[in-house]
This record gives sequence, structure tokens and C-alpha cells, in this order.
Amino acid sequence: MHLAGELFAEKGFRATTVREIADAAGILSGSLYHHFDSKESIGDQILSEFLTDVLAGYRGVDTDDPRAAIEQVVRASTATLSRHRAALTMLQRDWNYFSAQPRFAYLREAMHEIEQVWITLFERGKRDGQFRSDLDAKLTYRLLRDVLWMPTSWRQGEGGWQPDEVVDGFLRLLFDGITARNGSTARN
Amino acid sequence: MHLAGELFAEKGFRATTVREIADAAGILSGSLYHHFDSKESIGDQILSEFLTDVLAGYRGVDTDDPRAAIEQVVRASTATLSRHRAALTMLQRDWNYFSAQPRFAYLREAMHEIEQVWITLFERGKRDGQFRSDLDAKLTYRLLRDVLWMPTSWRQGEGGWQPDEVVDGFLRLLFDGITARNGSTARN
Amino acid sequence: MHLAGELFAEKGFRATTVREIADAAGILSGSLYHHFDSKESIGDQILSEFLTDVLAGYRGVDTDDPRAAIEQVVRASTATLSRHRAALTMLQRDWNYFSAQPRFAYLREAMHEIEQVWITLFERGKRDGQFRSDLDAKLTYRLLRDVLWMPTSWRQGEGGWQPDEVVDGFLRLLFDGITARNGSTARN
Amino acid sequence: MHLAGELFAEKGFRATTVREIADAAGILSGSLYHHFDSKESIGDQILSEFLTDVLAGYRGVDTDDPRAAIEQVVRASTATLSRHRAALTMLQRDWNYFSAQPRFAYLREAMHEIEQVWITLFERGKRDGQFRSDLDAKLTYRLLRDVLWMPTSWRQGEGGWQPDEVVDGFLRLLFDGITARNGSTARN
DNA sequence: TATGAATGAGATTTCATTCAT
DNA sequence: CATGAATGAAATCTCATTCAT
Repeated sequence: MHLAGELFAEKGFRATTVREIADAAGILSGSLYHHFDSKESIGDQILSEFLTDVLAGYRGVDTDDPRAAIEQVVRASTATLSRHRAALTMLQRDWNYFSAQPRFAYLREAMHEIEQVWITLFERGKRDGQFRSDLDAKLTYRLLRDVLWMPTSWRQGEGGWQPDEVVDGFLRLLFDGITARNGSTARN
Repeated sequence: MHLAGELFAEKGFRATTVREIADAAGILSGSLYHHFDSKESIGDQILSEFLTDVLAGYRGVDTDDPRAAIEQVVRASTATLSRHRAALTMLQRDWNYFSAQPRFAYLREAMHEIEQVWITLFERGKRDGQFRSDLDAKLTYRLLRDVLWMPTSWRQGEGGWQPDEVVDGFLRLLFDGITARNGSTARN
Repeated sequence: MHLAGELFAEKGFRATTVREIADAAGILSGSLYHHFDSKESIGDQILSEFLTDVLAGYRGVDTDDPRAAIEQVVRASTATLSRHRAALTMLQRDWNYFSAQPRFAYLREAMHEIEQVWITLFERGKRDGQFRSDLDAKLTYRLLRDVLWMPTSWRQGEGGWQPDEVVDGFLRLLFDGITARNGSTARN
Repeated sequence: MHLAGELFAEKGFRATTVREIADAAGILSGSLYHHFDSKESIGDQILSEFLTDVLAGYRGVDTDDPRAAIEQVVRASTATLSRHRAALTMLQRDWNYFSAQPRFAYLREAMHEIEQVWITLFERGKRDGQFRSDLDAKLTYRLLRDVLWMPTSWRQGEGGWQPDEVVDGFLRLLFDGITARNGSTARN
């Protein structure tokens, strides 16, 4: 349910009451239970759809060039993430709560698969000589994920940036950093 | 209260019950109220100490060189943030909850002051020719803050990185990106 | 409805939900209301059919000899009860619930009629000298009814007894007790 | 809690609400949870105390003579049962509900131990020649238990019998039946 | 200061029943 | 007749907070 996701994103999963969801849907709280088994099954549905979508994006990479692959992953991620903004916020905010439950074991599995994709790309780029040889693949992934996966709410509206601007700015920063230089390599 | 902060960091502010805090302290829940007015006053105390400390770090910058200043700010932030991991998690997770309350108005003010410091540094670096002239100062700040302010739990232990390694990796990424190049400009 | 009765017997009237009955019938819960006015009307139908049947058995006694009459009543009761196991369990388990409602006033009336039959037989047997003169008719009836009316689930299958074996065992116990004696007076 | 047991006995475990218990105790429903973890833990406490007491009575038999032992068991049972009238009714009424839960596994175990005591006594009496040799020990136990364990509510007040009268009537019935005879063997 | 019983508001969930289609 | 969405009352339970001792 889309409405529920918005509320979970805005107020947090625990802090959002079933009654608030029902109110937003224009029905009584008890009536929600015709559509869902429990509050947690709503969260389950939102999160599992989200991760299925994210993984599909990662698996759709169709190039062997690490730099190009990273660009594809970033653009795919960003698109997916903005489509599932609510789910992403839920995941960030209540990761400890969700990931501790057996029902949500797939969260850890999906995150692990995602990490592997990034690390593999970094390592390949280092062997190719395309990336700095002293790059710590795992550390870099962790730092990146923090940016890419940050609740994207501020990326729309508030700052007035278009999604593409944010992605371009991010890729530029990722490949080249902020230092001025002759002949930048970013942005094909 | 330090114990309370740890619990808030682990389970979230809302999800942590007063009884859990009291249990951790080895007293009964009712007895907590001899030490604190309310659960929110515990949160208030933790968060305000945290932000006071962060701002002190930002105000301690003692150089006019943007690049050096950014390094100082990053190192100071990282140190402060790792000292207040609990507070940081609380802020991230329940930002909407806290920032909506008049009692926590200082949160927005502090965040605004921090943003101004970064933007000023970026703009000065662009004028100096030290940073790329097409850098979007505000966007870059937002992207950076996401990394710097991410709950840092993963940065210790799990990956086995020392704090300095994380900071260095971050600065290197920030200044130079991941692309290989002759004559890196990063430190050490 | 037979399905409903089985469920009431298995889980109790209160604990059985309308949806469970509908599920067992292969329809949706709302559709049940095309067949019945309410959950209680299902209970009403089951219980009234049961008691009608029981009373018919009691009224069918066609001998004046108390001992023979008791045998007839016991055999008739046992047969009826095993045909209405579900109803019997409902009556036992939720007697307080049903008997407090005006709709189910006939329950008390039927039970009273049954008690009168037994007491009359005992008193007649005492006058005849067939039964012990110190027999407390009412107390004996109460003790007996407890056995006869016990939910008979254990009497089938589990122990492997045939219905006749149970009845014979009961009658033998009733007439002679457990003590060994020369020349038993029990049947077969 | 004694009050809760009375209500459970009167209305059934499921049908008794936590609020009714709290009302009876003169507190609010939420306040009950200072004393008990859950409604079921109240039931647990009541039932386990009851069965502990019953088993103690059975284990206290101090004679090898089957007839005397049965009398001891009956008298002990009756005393215990009347002390735990509420628990007994709960057990009868909601046996299916309780015994299906892992938490209440001890119920089945206790009932099994009790059954063994009776069967052993009957078998010994048959070998001694004291009881009828054609007595079905298990069937007789089941019939007896139905009487002894029937909710004893009616045994007080309504009929006006003293507990001893009921026990004596029961024992007389058990040993000798209802048939008139020269020289009864009942009642030492 | 600590205890522990109690409060009272509110959360999630259940369920018999209704009704437009 | 059946569906399935919705109702609304009520049930169990949680939890921050208070207060007499």
C-alpha cells in the first residue's frame, strides 16, 4: 500500500499507527485487516518489492567495463530508489528493527548481494588500471552506499535539483573528486 | 545518561522504553524520574550536548585555506561523531520526530549553521581556483553530509578499519575521486 | 449445519469464528448470512434439535419396571448423545453462556424434565425394594448425569471401546459397583 | 489470582475479559499487567497450582490395600477439587484450548500420571480378588473421572449436600451400585 | 532516593455483522 | 445466492508517568 509507505517514511514504522494509515485511506482501522494480515506484513510487502526492484537493476548491468558498469548501477539505483523513496527511508530508519526479525531475513541477503556487485567492480577496475590501485574496495563501497542510499527526500523539491543533476554531481565527485584539474575525466 | 544513549542508538528513541533504560541502570522505571523529568528530557540532554560539541569543532577551524579547512572540519566532525554515535543515530532516525517539536528547535538552527560553514568553504575554494568552478556547493555539501553523518557503527569493528583510515579514505575520495591518475593530489 | 457443530465441538462455541465455519463450508463469511440469521441462531438450531431428540428418547420408555426403564433410558441417551456429540459439548462448555439468554430458556426446561424422569424412576425402585432404600435420588441422578453427559469424545477410538461396551460397563457399575460378589446381578 | 479463577470458572477462560478481572479487583485493566505477563499466564498459574496440589494428594496414598487406597484417593481428590473448583472448571471447559498449547504441556502429563494411579489400583484389586475380575480398568477409570472431575459447582449450595455426603454417596455407588442387597459392603 | 502499584491513554488486532454489486 | 469491502465495538496489551510509602 502506497499510502502506508508514505507514512512510514515520514514518521517511522513504529511511530506510524495503524489508525493513521486507515485514516489516510479513508477507512476504519479494523478494515485494514481485510487487505493485510498485520502491520508488519504491510512493511514486508513494501520492503520486499523494493529490494526485488533494486536487485533487478543491479542484475541488468550489461557491460564489462567497470567505469561504465558503475555508471549504469548508479543510474539504475537512483531511478529505483526514487521510485521507492518510502521503502528506502524505512530501511534506513528502522534497519535494526527489521533486520533482527526472521521474517525480514531477506534484507540482509539482498544487502550482501549488492555489496558484492560493487566490490567486484572496484576490484576489476583496479586490475585494469582504471581505478587507483590503493583503493579500498569495501571501504569505498560503504562510503558510497551511504550517499546513494541516503533517504532521498531532500533530493526533490527542497534543493530544486533534478534527479539527473544529482546523479551527475555524484558521479563527477566519485570519479574526480572536488579538486580542480586540467582536462577533467568526468561526464563522458 | 550514557546508558540511555546506547539504547537509543541500538533500538531507536521511540522503540526504547523507559523500563529498558531503568533495567540497564539497575533501578526501577519509576525511579528514573528522580533523575529526569521525562523521556524526552533525556533525549534533549543527549542531543544538545552532541550539537554543542559538533559546533565547537566547526568553530575551531583556524586556517583560511579552504582545502586545509575542509580537512580540519572533516577530522573534527569524525572525532566528534564517533564520540556521540548514539546521538547521531537518534538524530538520523528520528529527525522528523524531534525537529517538529519546539523544544528541539535548536536542532534546525545548528544544522543550518553547519551547512553555512561548508558552503562558504566551497565557494571560497572555487574563487581561489582550488576547486572545480562548476561545483554545486549546496549539492556537494548535501552529498558529503550524508557520508559524514551516517551512523558510524559499521566503521568500527566490522570492517576492521581504524578511524584514521576511514577519514583518509574519505578525504582522498573527496579530493580526487576513484579514477587513476599520474601524481595523486591526496595527502600522504 | 453439521460443519458448524463439529467446529463448535472441537473449539467451543465462543472460540469458533464465523469465518472458520464459512471456510469449512467453502464460502465466504458474509455468505453464511444468507443461510442463518446469526451465529447464535446456528447454535440455537443445533441445540434445540439435540434436546428434542433427547426428550423423545426419554419419552419412549415403555416399561413400568424401574430397572428396565433405567436401562432403556441409558441406552437411548447414549445413542442420542453420540449422534449429537457436538451439541453435547456445546451444552457442557457454554452452559452458563447459553442458559443465561432468554432465547435458550428451553434448555433449562428440558434439563428439568430429564431430571424428573430419573428421580421418579429411582423413587419407584426404592418403593419396590429393587433399589437401596437409602439411595439419595437427586444426588444419584446428578452423579450419573455427569457420566452419561460427559463429552463422549474419549469413548470412541482412543480407548478402542465399542459403544455397547461402554454402556454395558456403565450399567454394570451402576447396578453392582466394582466389588466382587457371588452371583452378579448385572446383565449378560 | 483468586478473583480471576472465579471468573474463568463462571464464564469460561476465553469469554472472561481482562477488563472484567480488573474490575473485580478494583483496578484498571492495564494495571493487571503489573502482576501478570498476560491473560494466559494467569491461567497457567491457576492450573499449575491446581495440578500440583492434585498430584500431591495422589502421591500421599499410604496403604497397599486397593479398596482403602481408592477411598483415600477419592477423599483426597474431592478435598483438593473443592479447594480448586475454579481451576477444575477451567480445565474441563477449555481443555481443548489449553492442552493444545506447548505452554500447557504439563496438563497432559499430569492427567496421564493420574490415570496410571487408578489403573494400577484397579488391576491390583482384580488380582487380589477384591474387585470383579471382568472389570475394565481403563474404562472404569474414565467413567469415574467423569464424575469425580465434573465441575463441582452444583455440589455446594444448590442441592444442599455437604461434601462428605457427596463423597459417601459416590463411594457407595462405586463399590456397590444401586441394587438392593442383603448386607451391603460399603461404608466401613 | 528508591520502590512498586496504579493510572490512563492509546496501540494492534479480532470478529460478528452489513450491504452494494 | 455469493462476493468482498467495510463497519464498529471490543479485546489484549504497552508504556510514560505519578505517587504514597
